[in-house]
Amino acid sequence: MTNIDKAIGLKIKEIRKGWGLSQIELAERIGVSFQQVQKYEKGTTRMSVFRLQQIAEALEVPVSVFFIEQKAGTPQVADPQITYMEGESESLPSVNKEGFVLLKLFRRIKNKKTREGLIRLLRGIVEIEEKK
Amino acid sequence: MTNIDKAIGLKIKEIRKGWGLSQIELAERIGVSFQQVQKYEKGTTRMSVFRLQQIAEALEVPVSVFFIEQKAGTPQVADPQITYMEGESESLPSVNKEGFVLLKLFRRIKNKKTREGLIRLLRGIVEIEEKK
DNA sequence: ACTTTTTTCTCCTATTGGTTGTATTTTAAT
DNA sequence: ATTAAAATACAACCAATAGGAGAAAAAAGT
Repeated sequence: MTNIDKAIGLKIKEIRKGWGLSQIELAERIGVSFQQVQKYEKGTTRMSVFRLQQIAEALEVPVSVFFIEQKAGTPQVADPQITYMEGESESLPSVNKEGFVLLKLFRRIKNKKTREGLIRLLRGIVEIEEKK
Repeated sequence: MTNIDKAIGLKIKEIRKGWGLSQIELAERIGVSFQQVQKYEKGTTRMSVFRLQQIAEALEVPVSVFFIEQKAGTPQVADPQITYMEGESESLPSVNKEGFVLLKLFRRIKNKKTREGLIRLLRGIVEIEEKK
């Protein structure tokens, strides 16, 4: 359902078959019914991180294999996976996003005096803006 | 309560604070109550993979950072918040603290043009400094 | 063909993820 | 020293769903 659960489910199935394990065998290893394993593989159920780790151990693979990162150059916002995620967000004030950018930049500045100066600058701006 | 949930919860907290975000702000980004965020960070609730991915996006880090095994004996001397930042950055704790101050000030600036201008300024500074 | 195993699909309910509320404590700003 | 914002804690509540039990197709042996 959640897209990521489907993707992970497919991966689980793939690895399980790679080991020549049946759903029943995997189910026994992680202590759930084989029907439940099906739901994991189909992605119809929201898997907990705990279970994912269990499965990773049962299949003897690092958990990270289930989270194959996208290519570095891919623009995040345009990513289809992110785009149609249900509900909420994306309506949050842009100040937050801007803040991220600012913070990243600021942390790259090596010169201490420069950083201190910038903070003083910001203080001044805030003071002016709020003073009237 | 599952150990892994606790470990992940701690990392969420670390990274969130690294961005200078409050629990409320993170909660809004992922569409849950701040009390629920608390549960995540404390590991009292079993987090779904879906949520973890949401949080990873909100904190702009790859999901895999939550599964990085760290040796028990290794003291976290280096600032944990910055360790997750992509790219090369100075890992001085002072920069972190300064960053928070800057971020807080930045968020108080109402004028959008001013904020944009500041970001451009920062970009310029970084460019000059790194150009060498 | 014919068991036997494996996988799929449909109901059902026990669990818990998630909310709301309140109250206390810490931290930070003025 | 005061005030405000953020974090921690706990309790009660409900809707969503994780997970199980059963029947039944598909696959795979034999």
